[in-house]
Amino acid sequence: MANPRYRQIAEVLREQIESGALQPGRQLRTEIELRERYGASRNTIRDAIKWLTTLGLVETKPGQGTFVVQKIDPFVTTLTAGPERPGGAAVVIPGQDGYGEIDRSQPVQPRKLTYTSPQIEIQKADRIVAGQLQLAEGSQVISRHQRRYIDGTPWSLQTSFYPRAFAVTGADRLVDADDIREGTVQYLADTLGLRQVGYRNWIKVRPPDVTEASFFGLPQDGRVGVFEILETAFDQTATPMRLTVTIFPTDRNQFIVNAGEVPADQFIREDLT
Amino acid sequence: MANPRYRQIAEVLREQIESGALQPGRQLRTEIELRERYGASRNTIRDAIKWLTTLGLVETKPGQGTFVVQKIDPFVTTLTAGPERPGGAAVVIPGQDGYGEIDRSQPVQPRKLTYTSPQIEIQKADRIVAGQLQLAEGSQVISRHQRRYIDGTPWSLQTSFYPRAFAVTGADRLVDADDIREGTVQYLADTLGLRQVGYRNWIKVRPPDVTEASFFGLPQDGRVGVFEILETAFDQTATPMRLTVTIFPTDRNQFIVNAGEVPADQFIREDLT
DNA sequence: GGGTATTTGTCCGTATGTATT
DNA sequence: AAATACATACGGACAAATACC
Repeated sequence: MANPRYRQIAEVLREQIESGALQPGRQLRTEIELRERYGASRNTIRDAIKWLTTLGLVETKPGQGTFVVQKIDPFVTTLTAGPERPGGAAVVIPGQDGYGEIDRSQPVQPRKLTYTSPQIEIQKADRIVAGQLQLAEGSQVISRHQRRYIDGTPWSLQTSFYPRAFAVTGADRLVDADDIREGTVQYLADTLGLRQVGYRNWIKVRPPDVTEASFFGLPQDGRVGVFEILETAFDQTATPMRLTVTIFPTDRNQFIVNAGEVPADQFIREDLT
Repeated sequence: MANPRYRQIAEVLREQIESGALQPGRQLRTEIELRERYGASRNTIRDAIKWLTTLGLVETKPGQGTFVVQKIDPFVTTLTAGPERPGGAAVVIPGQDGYGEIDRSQPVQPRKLTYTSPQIEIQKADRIVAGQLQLAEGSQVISRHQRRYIDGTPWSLQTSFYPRAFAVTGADRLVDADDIREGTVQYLADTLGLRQVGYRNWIKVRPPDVTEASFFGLPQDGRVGVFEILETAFDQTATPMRLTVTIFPTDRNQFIVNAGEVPADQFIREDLT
């Protein structure tokens, strides 16, 4: 069985999709119809469709049918936007699939960033947090967690960690469940004299956990991964002052990293932080 | 059927794996044994195992059995290492899962980067290449493609594009199927006076195509994605001089991006470019 | 190299449950 | 309430890959 039946059928359907004969959003024939058309059992048809779903080409909806997936207009975030930039993402430009096929005929819609008010916890630092903040494992840290949306659609989950000491030596608003409107970078400079002079981003991709999959509306089967970005910020004494962990789904996010002298990106519209 | 049978069975197995009762690399019971143990049909057992596969917890090998996956010691690449840095990755530090659990008791093994000699083609620029190099679509470009390995295991696929004109105005070694030992950055500076003053990386994640899956040994079902990194390099006149597209599997690669002043990473061992 | 046992992969048919329209 | 479409579950048969003697 060099090429199993279900793969052959999937291949035919794949070509129809990629050739454009089946437009994104369009419904496929039902499993029963496909069974008759290809003379295979319904289970084999289902294997073919299941294969296409793992390839990310179609999605099935109980009671409705099977549909060609819509490509998502991606969010593009610049990770290098000056050392004083607040944690997390800096600039978001409208998607356009990242390949410069910008439609300049009509003005680009600015996107609207919203977020929940921070959820504050005092936690014991686990190995990861402790390692990045150069604290002893088990030290107390302040955790500030937010869910962030762009134009109402879930965009990212962000958690920032600070040494617990910060809140008892002058920066007590870190433990308030309110936004720090001037930005935590500015606030820590004002209260503790900590200037953020640089940061390091550590980028990895992994399958989402249950919370993440449900927040982002990802398929439960872990087919779509998430970026996990650890941003460690350093003060003027080269000591880590903050760790921010941000989660982005890979299916709707891209990142830009600039080094040296790079011409400004024409499409950048708005600083959303 | 709030919680289908196969998910319940998968859940039990998942707990055994994550609790450590089933060590990585260990073999699970055979489908027949599991069928008897859980009183389900073999197909239901198979559904449970398939679920664990999409979660990335186990892998099946025909004729052998089902095994708990081994975590791969990741490669970590720094994307920001000075404007003159040659295309692609700059520095690779040994894995340690990226969370600072470095074992300092024994010296870290330096890793060995090898690569195939470049495969040269003259191509017409597609929309993507033309857009990044600011050429007309269909212009001729030089394509230099390499497969790269670390310690013998497939690490990345890299293709660099240059305007065809470069090879007829002095940089003719660009079309030789030989390494340019001093590096193409240096070579283009020497021959054409083009100084690389900066570059922009565009990072996205997508499912691998067939070529990539087979080169990296990824499962054919697209469960493991690949990073696609477009690096556009600019010369002293802010004109794009090179586009390098590099593909890395997400299951064994992580990236670091530095901005501003960041303390040197203690674990960095070797510049592999 | 060949043969055999073991294990997963493919394919079929059927029945019933659940979600949506 | 009824019809439609996908989801789950069972049981059976044979194929293909691997390991071992």
